[in-house]
Amino acid sequence: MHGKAVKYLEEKGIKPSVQRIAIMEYLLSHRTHPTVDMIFNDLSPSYPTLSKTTVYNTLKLFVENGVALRLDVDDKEAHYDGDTTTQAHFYCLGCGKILDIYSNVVTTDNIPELQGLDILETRVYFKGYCNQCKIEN
Amino acid sequence: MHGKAVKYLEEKGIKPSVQRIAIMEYLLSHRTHPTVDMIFNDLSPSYPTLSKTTVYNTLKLFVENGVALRLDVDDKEAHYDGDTTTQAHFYCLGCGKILDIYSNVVTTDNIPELQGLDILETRVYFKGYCNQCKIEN
DNA sequence: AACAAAGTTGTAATGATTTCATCTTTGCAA
DNA sequence: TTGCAAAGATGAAATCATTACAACTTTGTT
Repeated sequence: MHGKAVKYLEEKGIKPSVQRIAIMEYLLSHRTHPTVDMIFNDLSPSYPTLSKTTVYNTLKLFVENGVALRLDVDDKEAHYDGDTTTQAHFYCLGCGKILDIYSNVVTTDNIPELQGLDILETRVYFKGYCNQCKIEN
Repeated sequence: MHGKAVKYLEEKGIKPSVQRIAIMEYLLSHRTHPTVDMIFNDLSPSYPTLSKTTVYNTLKLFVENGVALRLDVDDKEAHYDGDTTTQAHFYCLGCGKILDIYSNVVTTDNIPELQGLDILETRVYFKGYCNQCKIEN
């Protein structure tokens, strides 16, 4: 059932504890770009001893080891994405929904100001209103 | 001396108070993408009664009225940019320096996932090491 | 000069995130 | 298998950027 998460973690050199498997499995199956609170609240019933600190620790570990992305598109709290290949995201100012943009949007090659710099990460955030919310705004 | 800031604020319908002029002038003359603390600390000597709350209030007003950008590239605190035309920024993971990328990096036209959405803002963040810091890392 | 509206101030509250000391689990050696 | 050390998890407390709010000051108008 959660073999995919275990394998995924082990590939990246992360020891798969019960909690780490649960959180990784959650990220892989929920493509909602959840916050720490969402993850904690959703997993709490199944893992009654889970601590919110563990969720923070685990997500930090995931981000450092490249198995999750931390999105800073919402200025209140961080959102997390289990898909590390996505470069760009859309954030709806109405409902807070985040959409993955799978198209490759930016290449650093053609940008003169970046020449010589050591670019490790490229992140693109689009903000606006989604199809549901744009009618109301 | 600060005629430029006054004119700039008035054009955008912002009443130019002493504090607003000082903060706008600071943003226009310091292209360092300062935080609230930097602005407050630098202006305090000249404006002893200035409150940090006023800096927060004023920057929020500036962002809402389109005379400043709020950059969320540093996950600790927000940085502000008096140049609202810049779409992309580079953040150095070593020294925290932020560079403006003046090139137009992204156009929403060619991206299928964005069709139909109401895009109000596009922000691009590059993270890595600048020329000074990349030697040490 | 008087007054209302707008702007500013400082303190207190909020809330996400981190710190840290303690407890639990895991893996290995005797 | 038992014991022990290292790694991981927990929860309470601290941190710190940001916001809320009520009181004070400035500005513009009659």
